[in-house]
Amino acid sequence: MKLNKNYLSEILNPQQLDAVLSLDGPVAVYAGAGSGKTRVITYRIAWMLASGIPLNTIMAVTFTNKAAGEMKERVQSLLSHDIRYSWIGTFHSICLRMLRQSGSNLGISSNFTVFDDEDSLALIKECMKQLNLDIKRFNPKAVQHTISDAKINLVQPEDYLKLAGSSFFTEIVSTIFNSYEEGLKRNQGMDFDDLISKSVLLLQENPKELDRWHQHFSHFLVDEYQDINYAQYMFLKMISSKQGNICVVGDDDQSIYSFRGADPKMMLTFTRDNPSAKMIKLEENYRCSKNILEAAHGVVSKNLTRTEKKLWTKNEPGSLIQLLKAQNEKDEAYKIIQIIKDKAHPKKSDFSKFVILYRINAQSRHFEEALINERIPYQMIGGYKFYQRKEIKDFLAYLRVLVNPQDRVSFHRIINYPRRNIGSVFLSKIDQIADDLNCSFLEACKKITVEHTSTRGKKNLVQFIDMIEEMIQMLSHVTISEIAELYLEKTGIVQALFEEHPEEIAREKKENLEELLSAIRQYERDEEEADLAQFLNDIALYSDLDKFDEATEKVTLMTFHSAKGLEFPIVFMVGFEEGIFPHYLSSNNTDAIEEERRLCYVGITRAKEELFISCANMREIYGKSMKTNISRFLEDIPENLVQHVPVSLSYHSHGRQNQRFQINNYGNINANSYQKSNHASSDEQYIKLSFDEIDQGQSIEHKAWGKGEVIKKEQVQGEPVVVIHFVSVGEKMVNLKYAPLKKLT
DNA sequence: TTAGCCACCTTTTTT
DNA sequence: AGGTGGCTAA
Repeated sequence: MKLNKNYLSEILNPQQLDAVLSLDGPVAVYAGAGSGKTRVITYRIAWMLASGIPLNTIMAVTFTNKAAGEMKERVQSLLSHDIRYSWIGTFHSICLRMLRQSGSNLGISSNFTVFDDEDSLALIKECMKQLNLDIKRFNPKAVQHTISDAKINLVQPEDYLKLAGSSFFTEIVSTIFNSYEEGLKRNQGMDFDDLISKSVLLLQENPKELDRWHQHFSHFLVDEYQDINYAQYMFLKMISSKQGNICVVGDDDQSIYSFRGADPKMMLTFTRDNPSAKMIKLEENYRCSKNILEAAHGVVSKNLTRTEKKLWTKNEPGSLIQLLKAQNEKDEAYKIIQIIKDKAHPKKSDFSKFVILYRINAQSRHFEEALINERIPYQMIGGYKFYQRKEIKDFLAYLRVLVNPQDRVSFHRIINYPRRNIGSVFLSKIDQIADDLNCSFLEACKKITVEHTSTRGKKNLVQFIDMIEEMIQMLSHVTISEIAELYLEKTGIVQALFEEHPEEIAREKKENLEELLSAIRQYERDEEEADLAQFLNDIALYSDLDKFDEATEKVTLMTFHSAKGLEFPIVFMVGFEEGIFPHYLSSNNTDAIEEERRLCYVGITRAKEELFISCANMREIYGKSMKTNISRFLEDIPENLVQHVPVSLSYHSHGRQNQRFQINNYGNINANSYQKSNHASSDEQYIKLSFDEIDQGQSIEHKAWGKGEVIKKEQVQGEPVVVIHFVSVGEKMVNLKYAPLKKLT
């Protein structure tokens, strides 16, 4: 495709055009919601390429892999560049790449392991134990957060106390911080914050490296600039200081990440730092109806700290904002799903136009249940992430130690899983040896098998070591997918799964592991030089949002935070109650309330055509049912824009609640025999039936799947298995040894 | 060494 | 309500 100014001026408005064409010097683009920001960014990159700037010298930074992926895709379709090795990516992935290339200048091995939050917390707990600090008295999560905060502000452990001021808590944090940092070094690990802060350190302490990267990059582009934290700010400042061709795009009204160190005033800071910066405001909204935009403005304009601006649109007023009052959270879910059913096209299943947005992940459950009851397909983003599931992380830990034998956190995770009779006593002996001899955990294991002969787990440990060493050796001459396949079998994880879980759940977990294997195969196909270390680090940065698929015909469920950058024809914002939204932890702090309000603004502006807001009169919070008050944000929406949804059916009048489902985190229906029924009395009637008690054609009821009919019964590997056709989920195999059933007459 | 039980705690958003 | 850690008994 030929890109020229004429063409661009036809498809872009004057401000957008300006933002695309101004390639030299600093530029700040204030891009309101729905103002065509993505378009601008893509065309700007395309224009750079068309102007002869090599792709390799452009750094384009985003916050999510999804945004980066989209950007790459669009650039690729616009101009057929090979974007695979471009520097378009998230802060974390770009820094990861730089550290892998240059980290040796900081004494960082290029095989380091990325520690996600869970790993980092495990290490913090370990440190605290070593320091004899009571985990009950000092919340490890709070410590983690405090340390993260320090890292975000580029504070080194040794300077922490000085800068934070001495207090009881900071003294404690300081010692943990030091030992945590040592732990990371010992493990050759980097947490998320390190990826950024160590990159800054690299540029600050190595003039040669700084020079090298200055030579490398000529143009910079940053998306969602309002969300960057201090470390990221410094990173950009350092790396762009020579060329100065940096364009930042953002919207202070959509700054919703100050809880992880973002500063809503970042956009202003940029213009203050770069007085010569060109300022471009994109204020025409192409996305929302007039009414929706008015409502959004009504909310966000209540904030005191914001740059004054008002979006406008040529779009039609559209329908009014619809307010739905429900009795309780179940009723809320039920009513909303009814509305979706009514609005969905009966023939085409166009469910992808709906999104349900909530403040906290815990709110999703009732919506999932209602959607399952109505057989409506949905995708849920967030909550448990695939790569965070236990079975996945267990196997990943096995893989991680192959690449990085220093990774003690992973070793600790797997050394006694599956069971090898290696308990905490034995384990700390190995740790001790590793510390004393200053060697890797693996070597310490070898030592102990020679020296300590009396321990029961010794034989198992020898096998464990042999397996790992064998795998390490294979690493150099076998493809990683082949290794992974073989390895998974050898570890015995799958076997262990079936021992510790009911069949259905174990099978599901096994499938997850197989999905991981196929992800590895996919990775191998995509990359020229498939490298296990890189794969492991890439997936550490993978987030759940990345799996969001706008093409599938499913209703989407996600938090307000996840929804940023997306748009949907019909949006439901649920749980508009004080305490939920705004969240009660934010409610006594004006800055926090302003952030919640921005979050509300983000939510409203996702909607193109219709917006529903719902609240429940009673809600169960942390175990007990409480009367609620309507969210203050509702009062910020001009009254003439709001219409009440007539109350028709309520959840209770419908008697739908007899079907109970347990939902897994992937939106599938699972067998589950633990789910408590609302009617406790019927609970005891489910019993484990014997093979002889059941005949073909028998009507039965399963706790999770409801009613069904026995199709056939058979012995499978000596197990009593019956095939049942359930009304709700179709045919299922049920092992009578595990599944309690109720005979119906 | 581990399983199992009890008591307690903490409840947001995520790269 | 749910998970987690610590303690006890086998």
